[in-house]
Amino acid sequence: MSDPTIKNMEDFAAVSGISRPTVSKYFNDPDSVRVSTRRKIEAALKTHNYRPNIYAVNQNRRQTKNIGLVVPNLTDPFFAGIARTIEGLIVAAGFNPLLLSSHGGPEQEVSNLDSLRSIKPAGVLLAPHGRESIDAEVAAFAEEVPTVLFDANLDGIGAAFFGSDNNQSIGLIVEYLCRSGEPPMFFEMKTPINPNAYKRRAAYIAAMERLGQKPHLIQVDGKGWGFEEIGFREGSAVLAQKNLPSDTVLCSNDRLAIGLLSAAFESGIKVGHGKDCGLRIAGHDDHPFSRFTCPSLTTVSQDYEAITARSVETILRLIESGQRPKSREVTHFEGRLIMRGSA
Amino acid sequence: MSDPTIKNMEDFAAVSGISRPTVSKYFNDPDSVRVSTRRKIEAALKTHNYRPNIYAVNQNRRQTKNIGLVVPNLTDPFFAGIARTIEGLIVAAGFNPLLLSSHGGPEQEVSNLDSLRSIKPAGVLLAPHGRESIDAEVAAFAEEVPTVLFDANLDGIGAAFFGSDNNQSIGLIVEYLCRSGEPPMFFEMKTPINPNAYKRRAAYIAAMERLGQKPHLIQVDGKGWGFEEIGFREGSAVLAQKNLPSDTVLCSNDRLAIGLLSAAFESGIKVGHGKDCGLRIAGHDDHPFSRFTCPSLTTVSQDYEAITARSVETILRLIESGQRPKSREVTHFEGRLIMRGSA
DNA sequence: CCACAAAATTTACACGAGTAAAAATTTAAT
DNA sequence: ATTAAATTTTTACTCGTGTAAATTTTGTGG
Repeated sequence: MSDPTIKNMEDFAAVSGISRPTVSKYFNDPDSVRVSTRRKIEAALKTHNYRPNIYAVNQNRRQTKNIGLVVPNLTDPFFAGIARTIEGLIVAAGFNPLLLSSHGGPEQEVSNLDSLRSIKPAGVLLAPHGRESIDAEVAAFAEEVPTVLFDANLDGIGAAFFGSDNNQSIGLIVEYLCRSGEPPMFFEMKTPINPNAYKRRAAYIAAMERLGQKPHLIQVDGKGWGFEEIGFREGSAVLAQKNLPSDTVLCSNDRLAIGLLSAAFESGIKVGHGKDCGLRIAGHDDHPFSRFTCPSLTTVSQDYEAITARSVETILRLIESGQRPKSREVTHFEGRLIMRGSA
Repeated sequence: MSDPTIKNMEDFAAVSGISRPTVSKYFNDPDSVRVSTRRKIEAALKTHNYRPNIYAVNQNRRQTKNIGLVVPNLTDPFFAGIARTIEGLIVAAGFNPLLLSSHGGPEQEVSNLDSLRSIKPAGVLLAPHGRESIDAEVAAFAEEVPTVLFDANLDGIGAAFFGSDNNQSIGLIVEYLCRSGEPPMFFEMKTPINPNAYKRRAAYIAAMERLGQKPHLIQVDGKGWGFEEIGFREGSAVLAQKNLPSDTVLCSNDRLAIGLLSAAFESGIKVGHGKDCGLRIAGHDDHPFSRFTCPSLTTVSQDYEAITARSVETILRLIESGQRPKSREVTHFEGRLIMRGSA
C-alpha cells in the first residue's frame, strides 16, 4: 500500500504510465482527462497510495481550496453546532474548512484572521465579536480576502451577511409572553460581549412599546462568556429583591436563562406557567441544552440551517466568480417560537 | 503598511539590507542572527509587512510546525473546553494547532487522520473513538506520525496516553453514594459510543462488590452523541417502573445525568438528598453545565488540566527529540468528588 | 482511409522558500 | 594591530507541483 519508492508526482506518473502534467491535471479535476487515462491513474492510485504534496500544490495554485471559519466561541454549543454544520457543507463542496475559535476575545479574532492570512484562504466565513476597536481590522481583512459574515453583522464589512432577525424573534416572544401572562422584564448583561445582545435589547424595548407596555431592563454586571455563571450569580441577587414589577423574565440568551433557572431553583422559586409557579423565564436561541433544563426552556429558535446554508452558498459563489459582488447582501432570517415549560 | 512591491523573501531581504539566507535564518529562529542584523530585519518588518509563504516554507522544512488535535466531538462542551486549553498550550510552544472533530463517528476519525496526513504534522494529539474496526487505522497512523492519545486509551497505540483513572473516580463516587444513602444503580447506554464508558461500567461493578453491594446496571438503548436526549427518553421509561431496587442512580456521564434529571422533573420526582426527595442522581465528568442543573449535579471532575498539560508536554518532547520513546507511557489521573445538590 | 478535433506528451520555466559550501566580512579577544 | 571565531554574503542547488507552448498521439465522423 504505502510505497516508499514513490516520492512525488513524477514517480507516480511513471508507475501509472501517464505523463506528469496529465496526472497533475487529473488531481485538479478528475473529469478533465480522458476516461481511459483516468482509469489508469486510479488503478495506480490503488496500488501505490500517492497523494500530491499539499504545500507544493498550494504554492503554485492561484487559489487554495481552503475556507476559513471563525466563530467567537467554540465552547458555546450553539456555535459548535453551527461550525459542525458549516464544516460539512464546505467539505461537500470540495473545499477544506479551517476552524478557528476566538474565545480569547476580539484580540484573538484579529490574531485568527492573521493566521488565516498566511493560509491564503480562498474565502472566509466569520462570525465576528463586533468590537469597534477591531472592526477596522476586520474590514481590512475583508478587503483582502472574500469574506462573508454571519451571526453578527458589522456595517458594510464583508461581501454579505446572514443572521437572525432579532427584531422579529424578540417581538415574537415578547408578544407571546404578554399574551399569556405578565409582560416580561428583560434580563441581560450591562455590557454584553455578543453584538446581537444590543439588537435584542432594542427589539425588546420596541416590542414592549408597540404593545403599550413599559419596558423594564435588568442589566447585570459580568464579563466574558460564562453566561450561566453570570445568570446564576446576578440572577440570585435579582430574585432576592421582592419588589419586581413582573413575574416574567425574558433573557437575552438561553445560557443566561439557564443560569437564572438555576438561581430560581436555589432560591426555592418554582418556575413555569402553572398556577403554583412564581416565575416565568424565557430565553433566546434554542440552545441545544434548553430542552433539558428543569423546567424545559421556552425560547426562540434561530433558523441556523438557513443561515449556514446561505452563508456557505454565498462564499462559494464569491470564490467561483472571483469578483466582488456589486452590492452587499444582508439577510435576516426569522426565528420560531419554541414553547416549553418555563414560560 | 502592505507593500505590493514585496512579493517574496528576496524582495524583503533587499529592502532590509540583509541577504536572503540570513533573513531565512532569522524567520526560523530570530535569536540565531546577530542582534544588529535582527534589528535591521525587524525594522524592515515594521515598514514593509512581509511574512514568509507558509506553503513554500513547509515544502522545504524537514518538519512542519503543525500539531494536529483530534477530538471525538466538539459539540460536547467537555471536549470543546479541552480543545481550547490544548490549543493555547500548543500556540504558546510556538506551534500551530489544527483542530478537527470526529463528530461523524469513527469513520470521520479516520478521515480526519487522513486529512492530517496531507498536512504532514510534526505530531498529533488524539482523543480516539475507540472502535475495534478502526483501531488498526489509528495504529497505522501513529506509526507514521508521532501521536499521543488522551481521554481514551487504545492498547499499545501511540507513544503515550493520558486520561482519567475511571476505576478510582467511579470508586470514589460509588463509595460516597453508598455511605450517604442507598447504593447506586448504574445508568448507561447498552452500547456506549465512548470507550471510557466500558471502563466505568466495570469500575462500578468492582466498587459495588468491594463494598458488598449488588451491582445493578440499567442499560438503555440509543446511539450517537445525543446523550441528554437518550438520558431523557430512556430515563423517563425507567422512572416509570416503580419497582426499582434503589433510589439512587449513578450515570455513566453528566450528559446522561442531565437528561435523566430532566426526565425526573417531567415525571414529578423531586431529585436530591433532602427527605422529601425521591431520587438521587449523580454523574461523571463535571461537565461545564452541571453546576447549573436543577438541582446542581453531584459528579466527579476529571483532572483535565493535568491531562492536557501532560499530553502537550509529551508530544512536544517527542517532536523535539525526533525519536520514538523506548516505552509507552500510560498515566491515569485521579478524579475529584464534586458534591452538589442532586445526590 | 482521411481529415480533424481532442487529448496526451515533451519540454521548460515558475513558485518561494530551505540549505549547503566557500568566500568575505564583522566582532571580540589578545 | 593581530588573530581567531562568529556571522554574513555569494552562489547554487533542492523541494514538488502548476502551467504554458509546441508537438505528437488518439479517437471520431464521414
